[in-house]
Amino acid sequence: MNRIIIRDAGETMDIARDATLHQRILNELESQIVSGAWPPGHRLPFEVDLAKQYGCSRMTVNKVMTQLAKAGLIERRKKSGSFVTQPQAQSAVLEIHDIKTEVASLKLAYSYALLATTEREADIEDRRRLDLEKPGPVLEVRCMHLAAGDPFCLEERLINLEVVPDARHADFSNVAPGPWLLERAPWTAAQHQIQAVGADRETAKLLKLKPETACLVIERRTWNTFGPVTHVRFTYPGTRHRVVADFQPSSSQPR
Amino acid sequence: MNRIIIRDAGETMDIARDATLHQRILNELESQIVSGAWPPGHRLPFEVDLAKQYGCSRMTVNKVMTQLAKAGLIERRKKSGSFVTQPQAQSAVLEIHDIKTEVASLKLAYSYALLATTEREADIEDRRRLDLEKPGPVLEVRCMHLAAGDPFCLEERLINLEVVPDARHADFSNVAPGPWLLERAPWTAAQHQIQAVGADRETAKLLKLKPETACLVIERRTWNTFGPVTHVRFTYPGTRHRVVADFQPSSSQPR
DNA sequence: CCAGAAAACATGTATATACATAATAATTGC
DNA sequence: GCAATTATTATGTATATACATGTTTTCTGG
Repeated sequence: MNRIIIRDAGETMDIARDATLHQRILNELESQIVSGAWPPGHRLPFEVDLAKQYGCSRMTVNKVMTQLAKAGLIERRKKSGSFVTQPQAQSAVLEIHDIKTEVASLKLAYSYALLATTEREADIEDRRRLDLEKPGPVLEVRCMHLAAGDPFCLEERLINLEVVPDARHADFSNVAPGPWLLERAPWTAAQHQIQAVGADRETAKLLKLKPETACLVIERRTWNTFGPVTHVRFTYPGTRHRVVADFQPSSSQPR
Repeated sequence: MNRIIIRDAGETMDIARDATLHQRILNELESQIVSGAWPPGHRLPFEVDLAKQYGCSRMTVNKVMTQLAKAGLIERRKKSGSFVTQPQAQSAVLEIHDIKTEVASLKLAYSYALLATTEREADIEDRRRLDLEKPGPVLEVRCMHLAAGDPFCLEERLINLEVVPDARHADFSNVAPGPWLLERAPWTAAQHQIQAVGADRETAKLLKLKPETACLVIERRTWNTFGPVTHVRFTYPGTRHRVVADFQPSSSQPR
């Protein structure tokens, strides 16, 4: 698991400046994928072509591709070439979200309800949540995810309209903001926070719990190259939910 | 983050059997490190020597070493050689534990108190917790971690005495079982589970909370090559604690 | 004896090359 | 016309080689 998040433009450029060729190729390919310029299923240029493009040998490109494949960003097929993999970064960290899938895996009927959307200038609290340095327009979305008709999870989300202006005119009454954002603004870095809190009156009412019931709160902030994208807080009734993460130290073959 | 845990001996051997030379070297070096045969600080053989030993070129060994370094298992210094890194796998997943360090980072005085140890034959519940297939002797340890004299975290641990027989005679009144185990039985795979629960009467009393207060419960199971090592449940007063995980999708430079 | 230069050393990165392997495309034989 | 064979293509793994880059050790000269 990585720990370093590079957000500062200056630093990013520093890294690019005196990077090795290997790093440079890696960065450029990765950003094509992660930005969505090369969507899932897209075939990357062949190794020999990339080698020609960068003026290096195939071995150098090959090593980069091997690394990308190991990281799960691309899939390689002999004779055919290398392809961007389907499941975007999402879901790799802590294997949750999208919630629809989570509910489906429990073999329950999924439904979704929009509670409210509010557009406003970011206040102090919004800026803290989104990691915004300056004020700017944000969109707040509150919605519920339901399983078999019962409350499953409360979602409270802030979207940075400076990075995702289209969200202003999006219709979240039928599609949840998570999937919507994933299509339009894939993220390159994320930070998760998990805590246990007692449900406040309003949350308890929405989730049909007694006040003070223990809830699992998962918060996620995401960034792309243009800045903070969104901050989301999922509140789950604690007793019914778990976050699971398997782990092997290494180096050894993933997937 | 990896998701595949290899515990089954048969499968492990399958992998070793028709592995490439690269994989074989990787596995063997890794097991030396992870088993503790090469403790932190130990200098690995030089690349040229390993190349000679495996009858391959330095490049092949070099690639393996690069991978180990990227995974954080070794640290490489020019001219000096490559060394096993200090912080064993632990702490890489979700950056918590050891708790002593966690408390120290809050600039609070750390202390530790043993509550009870019990040796018994594993019952159904123990076997579920430890992922044991057959019954066998286990050691249960209950203890508390304190920060500035206040309860910080309750630890409830099961140790598989078949894999760690020495634990039977260990003295946990001054050293916590976590650090003790880490020295003697480093793990190769782990599984984490996080949930929010309301404190039961006993837990509440120990942590000096009102019953039903939301608590963050982190459970971890660990295995080494001989089987399940330990299952531990940490209960933190929820409001004061968070699990944080940063993330970048790739392939890009860690550390 | 010790500071500073030079040599030796181990790793870091990249190249060119070779052959293996798997999948597709083209060719052949009937 | 179609199955079976062969050729082509792209990746997979490994080798030998070269030079760069920091460290440490050794060798100087004062």
